[in-house]
Amino acid sequence: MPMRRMTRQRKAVLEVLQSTRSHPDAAWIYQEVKKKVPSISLGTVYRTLDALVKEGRVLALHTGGATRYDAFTDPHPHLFCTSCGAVVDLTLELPHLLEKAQAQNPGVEITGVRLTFEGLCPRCAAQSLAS
Amino acid sequence: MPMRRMTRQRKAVLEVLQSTRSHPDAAWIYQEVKKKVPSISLGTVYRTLDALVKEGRVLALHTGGATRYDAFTDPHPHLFCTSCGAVVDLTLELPHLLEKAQAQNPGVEITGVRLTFEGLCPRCAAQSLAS
DNA sequence: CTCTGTGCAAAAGATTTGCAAGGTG
DNA sequence: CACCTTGCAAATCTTTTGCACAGAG
Repeated sequence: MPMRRMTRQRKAVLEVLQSTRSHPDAAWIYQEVKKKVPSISLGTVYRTLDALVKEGRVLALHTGGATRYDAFTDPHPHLFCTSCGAVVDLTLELPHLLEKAQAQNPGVEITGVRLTFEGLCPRCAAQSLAS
Repeated sequence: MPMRRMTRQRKAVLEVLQSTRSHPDAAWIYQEVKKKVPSISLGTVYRTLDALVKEGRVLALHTGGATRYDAFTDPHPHLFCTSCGAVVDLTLELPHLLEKAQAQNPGVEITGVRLTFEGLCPRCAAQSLAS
């Protein structure tokens, strides 16, 4: 069920998502979008996010808590901070992981990769050094 | 709050988890464990799984639906089947991803890696060829 | 005009938690 | 016997959904 009409709501969700690199969840996006479209409902935010994910314009990150969304879709690794819950982008040349995995696992059909690290984000890492 | 006492419940949960490679969720584990310990409650299953994860004896996999658990903890990639929801183990030599990511991202402190692929599991891939 | 998208509120699903009773070390 | 662990049920949190109305094309 991809969305076919460019509504005010949909444009606002996309803009909010493209304006941040904080990988927000639906509740945060909802609060932000309300500043532009006060009448929007949380249900619409969820429906819009689902549609954007299905269209491939947004990535859904499953962290264990609420799903977080990322409008930057070229493959790049993430770090989930085990201390504060932040999700931060990492830099790493991915050595053709998808192709290698496909070659070494005949029988399956791989369409996407997700590389995720766990640890401490810059802020929490600095704090843990200080203490 | 790691568990300190080896109760009947805890032993049963661990055994069920170690007896399968299907990466089950809490509800499935609950049904299986009830065969051995009929009085166990779902809440206890969750508490036990939490404790096992914190001890590092079990891995929690966040798929978007219910959390799935894996008692095989040496790092290996997973494939999430986008068609049937199965989680299957893949084979792939991980080229020191953690070390490389740590080297290229000073400031963060990386403690774990998670490599996940999306696509079709062997069964669903075969079906899609047939049709 | 038509049919998709929205708002609202209720529902569904997964996981957590308070409390009194039970069982391990 | 102390105190961790359990069972139960209620609570919480996140996400989904039914329905009547609104609005984009």
